[in-house]
Amino acid sequence: MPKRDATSTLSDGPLAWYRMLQASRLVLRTLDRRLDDVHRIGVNEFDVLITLDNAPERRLRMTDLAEAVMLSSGGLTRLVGRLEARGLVARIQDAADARSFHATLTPAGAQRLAEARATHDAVIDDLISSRLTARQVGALASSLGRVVDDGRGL
Amino acid sequence: MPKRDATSTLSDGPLAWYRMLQASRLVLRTLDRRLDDVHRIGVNEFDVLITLDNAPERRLRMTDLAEAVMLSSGGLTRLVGRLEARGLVARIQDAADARSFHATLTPAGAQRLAEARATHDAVIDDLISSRLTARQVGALASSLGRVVDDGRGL
DNA sequence: CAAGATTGATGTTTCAATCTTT
DNA sequence: AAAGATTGAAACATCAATCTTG
Repeated sequence: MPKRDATSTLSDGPLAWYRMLQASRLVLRTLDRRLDDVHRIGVNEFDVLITLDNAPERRLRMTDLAEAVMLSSGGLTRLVGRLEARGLVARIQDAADARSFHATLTPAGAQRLAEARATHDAVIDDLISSRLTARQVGALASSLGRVVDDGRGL
Repeated sequence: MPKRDATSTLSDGPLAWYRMLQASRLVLRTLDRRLDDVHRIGVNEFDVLITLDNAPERRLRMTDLAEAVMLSSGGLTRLVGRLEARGLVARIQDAADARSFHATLTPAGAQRLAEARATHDAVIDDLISSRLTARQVGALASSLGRVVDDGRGL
């Protein structure tokens, strides 16, 4: 019986990080497999779709989208390229600044997102919500929000 | 200044997950760059070193190590291969079962880990501990532990 | 045949260099 | 020159197939 926990010598911050790393990898793997199996969509693709859906005008500049989903600009160019090739996203050039492109959901992309969201939420429910109290989930979101917002220079 | 938050239509579980994803990516990126710049070590490599250091006999079977750091077996084979080529880890065959190999830290690996650990902890402190109260950090670790442990153990 | 580990093929992401527009 | 976006090369991880040992 192999011991698989390595928390014995860790304290406070590092321990919380270690668990966060494991938890996020667990959810990420589960989500990725399930979304891909059922909807032929990876987590990063889902992330792009939902970020666009939630964006102010339902569109985002490539650079801003890259920052939002935390991918490199090169990585995002290719990811959007793949989504565009599959007809889920469209790229439109900015009228005022010819250097800039906006990514936006196509009807097919919005449709796909709607389908995938149910699967997504079910996984989250199973892995997170069902294992914590509502209060704990709220505290989790709040604390993590503080980490994210500060880290991004807000 | 573009709006970059997309939490408006999310609720409870999905919101907590969305923030967890962002927070873990933020820390992961920062950690990866810093460890690589200062110590020529990636996060996954650091993860392997510290997992070995914390393991029962300071050694782990390849399969168990793969599970601990949440990599595929193929991925781990190559990661350990790289570490071995750099003299930080050694592979030793199990005496009882010739199929099985144990990864273990070399003195150079232990040394490198000790150096890198300071950098690692400083980043965690800056990104997590310094932004939350001790109580919040504790609650974070506890909740995330529940997610990871699948309900058992804790 | 099953378990442990590795390898081959493939896909995705990153860094750095490049091209265009401001 | 700087900003926005893309591309080539390289690094890394995954799945499936393979090899070896139990």
